[in-house]
Amino acid sequence: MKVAVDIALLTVRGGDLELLLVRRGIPPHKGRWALPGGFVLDDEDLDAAAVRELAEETGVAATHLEQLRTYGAPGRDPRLRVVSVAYLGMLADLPRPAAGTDAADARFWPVADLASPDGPELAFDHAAIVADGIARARSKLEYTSLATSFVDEPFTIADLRRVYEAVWGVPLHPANFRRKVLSTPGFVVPTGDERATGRGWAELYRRGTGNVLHPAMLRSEPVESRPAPATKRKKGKR
Amino acid sequence: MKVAVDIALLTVRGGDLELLLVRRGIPPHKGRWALPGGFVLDDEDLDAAAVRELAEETGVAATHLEQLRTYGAPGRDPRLRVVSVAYLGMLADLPRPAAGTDAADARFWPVADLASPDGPELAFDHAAIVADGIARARSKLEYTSLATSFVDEPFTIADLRRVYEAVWGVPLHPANFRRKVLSTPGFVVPTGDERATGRGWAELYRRGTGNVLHPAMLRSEPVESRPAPATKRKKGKR
DNA sequence: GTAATAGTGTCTATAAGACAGTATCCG
DNA sequence: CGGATACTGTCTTATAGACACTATTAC
Repeated sequence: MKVAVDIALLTVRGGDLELLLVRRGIPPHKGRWALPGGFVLDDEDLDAAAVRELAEETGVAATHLEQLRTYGAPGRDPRLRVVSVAYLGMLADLPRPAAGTDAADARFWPVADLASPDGPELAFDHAAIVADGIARARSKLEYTSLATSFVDEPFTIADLRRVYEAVWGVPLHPANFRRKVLSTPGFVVPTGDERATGRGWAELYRRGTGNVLHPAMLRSEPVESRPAPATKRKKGKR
Repeated sequence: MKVAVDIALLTVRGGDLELLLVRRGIPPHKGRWALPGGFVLDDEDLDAAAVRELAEETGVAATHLEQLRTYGAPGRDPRLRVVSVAYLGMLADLPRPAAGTDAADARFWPVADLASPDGPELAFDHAAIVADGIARARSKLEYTSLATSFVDEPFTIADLRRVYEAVWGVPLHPANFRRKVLSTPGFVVPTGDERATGRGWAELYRRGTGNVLHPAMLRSEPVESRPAPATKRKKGKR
């Protein structure tokens, strides 16, 4: 029974949530797209293995990797029994990844394309891992300051809002988002500088010290159905 | 490299949060208390291994087991490299566990005793697993209906409140708790029956269909420090 | 009777959603 | 100029926390 790590690395580029995939250069599933990953060395910690495999296969230096879940169904790898510890990573937009030793190619895919027929066909059970990872990322945006991991410092409130909009896939109200972020202690800290943003000047911020948001950032649409929202909308959304 | 499962099973008894531990009957750490668990069989799913090991070592039939985290630091087991997938379980108060094949003894320990000097000394890195499991349980009470897994059906609102109070270790306001639970769709469903509770009659409920609570059940004390609550208390607490 | 619990109703402070409005820049 | 963005202020609504009150039962 062998132990492996797989890394689902997400980034936000051009308003879309994207996932880092490598094309497998060796069997099984040669030529298919898969999460970067590989076997854990005998005297290597799991976290270290994730960092090493990600760097080896894509050249990406991870900053925020966290354990997602462990996948160990018999038969998930046709060669032998492999139990894989999946990691979830978040990065700001970064330079083009370089294909490494075991990967014939490496690139980011918009997660919206993964479900489409012309999207990549994922190897092993990686589609399930990706789905769990995206769900985790969406959930963690609500109650942690994880979103700041997706942007380079310093950033504007609008930069941060675009992260939420890309990951959640919904438009957010700029004014209310701003008020919410600035009223949440420890989320962001102002730098005092400003940046020209095309139209006007926007204040710049850095990541705050807090990891847990209180109260949580709410998704406009509740996850579960509410009985009767009773929100009167006089007009449609802008 | 071998793969194992460990199970942190929590229950609420007598107003206290308790954890199921077994006394190890074989080396290493023979005689110490540890989480029930063991090696995964070659053709066995991880979830199935957790259920099997828990039943074998303690006689407890698990109903709600979920993956907690995977622990794989080199040297965590002195014999050989073991990567252990930890599971978290929640059960209503249940009959006394029976010691099984590999465990000399099995019993519940109040989690408050685990930190005290006269508490059990845990084997391997199980203290860290237990800490992570308790933190996860406390967190999941906030935004899921997990608390209903700790009580037998049918239950009263006060039964459910005592679960929160035991797991969080804080007293909750009975009237506000009741209003919150009943106004959260899918949390509990009334049976129409009542039960004598020593003082008066209390309405009975069953688990609802919802898994996610919207909005979340809030811990009275925010996890992170707030800047200045600015709540004017005209008088002291009653 | 007192003490404790179940349950209802109400007041207040807070926060979210909606939206108006100003300032600034690009073209 | 129009259009887009940054930012402020305000109104409405929903809800959490606090608390008063009634009803019932054990002692």
